[in-house]
Amino acid sequence: MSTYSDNNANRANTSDSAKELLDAVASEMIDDETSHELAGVFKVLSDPSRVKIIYALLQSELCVGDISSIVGISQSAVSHQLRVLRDKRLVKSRREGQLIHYSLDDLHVINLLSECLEHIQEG
Amino acid sequence: MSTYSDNNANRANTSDSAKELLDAVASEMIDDETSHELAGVFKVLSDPSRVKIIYALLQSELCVGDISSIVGISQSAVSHQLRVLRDKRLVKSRREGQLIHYSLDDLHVINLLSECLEHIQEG
DNA sequence: TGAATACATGAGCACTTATTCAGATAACAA
DNA sequence: TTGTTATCTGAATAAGTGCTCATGTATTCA
Repeated sequence: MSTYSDNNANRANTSDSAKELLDAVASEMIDDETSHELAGVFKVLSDPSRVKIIYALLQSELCVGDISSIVGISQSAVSHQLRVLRDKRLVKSRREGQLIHYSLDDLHVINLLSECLEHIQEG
Repeated sequence: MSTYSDNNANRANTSDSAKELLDAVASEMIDDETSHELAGVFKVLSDPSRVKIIYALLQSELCVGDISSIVGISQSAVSHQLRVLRDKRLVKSRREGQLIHYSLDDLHVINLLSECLEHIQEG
């Protein structure tokens, strides 16, 4: 992929004020790492099954079998998704005999979910 | 895929209180449509290029060429992503001669972005 | 020990997606 | 008109994703 300075050559609006605007916006731009991290957080929330899992755990600590029955996907699928959520430190687990109880480990996600829920409910 | 009631059969914890908890959580559960809509919004934000585009437009209305140079991806790639954002009503366009200026059309997204940014910056 | 239960995991597959490439469309300028 | 610039679009492709299926692991109980 071409670099920023390369692309800067084939710009559209060539007036001086427009160049200044371009430079101003570019100087405030987030870097690759930040945009990747931001996208990464949103990606975890971009699947209906994971949204349901998080929404369920928002109400109570739950074991895998319960999550499976509540969310309506197979136990294996739940396990796979829980691993994704665990890797991203969104949920934590606690063993109790044969059962492994999962709960939310990141309360920021709650804000994101509720904010998005408001957005949707407004239409 | 099996239904909720099907899955309810192979539950783990069989005590009465646990069943009540399960029913309680299940009754508060979001439906398929809502979880899909929530995931859909997050999915739009789950790509670094789109995050950068939105972040750039957050500072100023911009034409496609400028977005391309600022974000650092090809003009064609920008066009494709802008269509995604247009379809989801996150950005709007305004033609001015040969240039097409894009700007944010959904201010809720700003809250989601800043909330997520706070989350990341805390570490 | 052996069976049953709860959960995790790897392979495979269908499906999605972000990009590139080539070409089309639209506005403008000569 | 012809050529140039800005943007869009469809096809192709490589990479990613969510699920199922089969199997493995860990704990409990008889």
